[in-house]
Amino acid sequence: MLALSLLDRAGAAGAKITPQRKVICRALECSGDHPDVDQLLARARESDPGLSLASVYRTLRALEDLDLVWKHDFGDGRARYEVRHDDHHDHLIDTISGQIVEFHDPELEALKKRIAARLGYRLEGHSLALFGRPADGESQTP
Amino acid sequence: MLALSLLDRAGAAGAKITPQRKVICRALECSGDHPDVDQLLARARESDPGLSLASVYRTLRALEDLDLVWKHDFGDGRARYEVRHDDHHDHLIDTISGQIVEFHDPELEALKKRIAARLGYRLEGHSLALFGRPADGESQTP
DNA sequence: CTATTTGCAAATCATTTGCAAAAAT
DNA sequence: ATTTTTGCAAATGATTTGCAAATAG
Repeated sequence: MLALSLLDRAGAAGAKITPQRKVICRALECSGDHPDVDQLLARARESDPGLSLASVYRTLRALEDLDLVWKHDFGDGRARYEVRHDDHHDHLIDTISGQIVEFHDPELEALKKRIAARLGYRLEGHSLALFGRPADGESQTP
Repeated sequence: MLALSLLDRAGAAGAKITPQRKVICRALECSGDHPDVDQLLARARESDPGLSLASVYRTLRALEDLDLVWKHDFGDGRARYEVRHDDHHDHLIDTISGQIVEFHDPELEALKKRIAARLGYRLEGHSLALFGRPADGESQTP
């Protein structure tokens, strides 16, 4: 019972529970990847074909404002979304396949804070994306 | 004589030298900050009032393709540009003032490569921006 | 009941592009 | 002379918004 659903957390934060929000939240939670708005709309429309693009945008914005989802920019034009969990991670984008690899590195976390502090700042957030190609002998044909 | 101008480097790379490119390159080189396209257009128009927005976009794109300028995304909608020098640095965005602080951290550079390697990738690039507010007792009134 | 949310279509904003004229090599 | 670049204006693509009808609390 530790994990409240995205919808429940939004409700607890005061958001009204609508059928479209239910569907959008569920679609995002069921996404193992980092869908963009169109992908999310398509997935949510499997449950509610009448769902509008505007509602997806508005819902995602609301969830982002509540700090319940992360909005990412991975370099291509569109925003990508992901449910925000306690565990923090960053992303590496495979420039060959477009695949996104998540990783967590405590050393990196500490270093970011230390750098900000050195500059006289308190770290509030960051955006980090690594871009790389599979090293020889790994996943792709070289 | 070690430092070729942006324009010279573009010319050396085969780009045609036009008056508008001269003005755009000079404007970017004289910018101590990280101007967006509109700012750059405004600055360049001080020298050439007839300069078009499209030429600024096209020139920046060409310079970026030649790896002569960096294109940054600092979270607001627009792209920011900066002449690319040998020294590498990342950015911290002051969330209070919007000021951008540049920094370089060798430990961070090494760590990024190490993380990519651990995941089986060769690092090709990265985008990193830290967001923070001035720590108490520093630059701003708390 | 009253404030919020929805779908639609039109509006925005940054960026790109087609085209004919102008200019660089 | 040939190819590239320019300015303009129209096109694009992602995201936002005005509005009247629908709906959650």
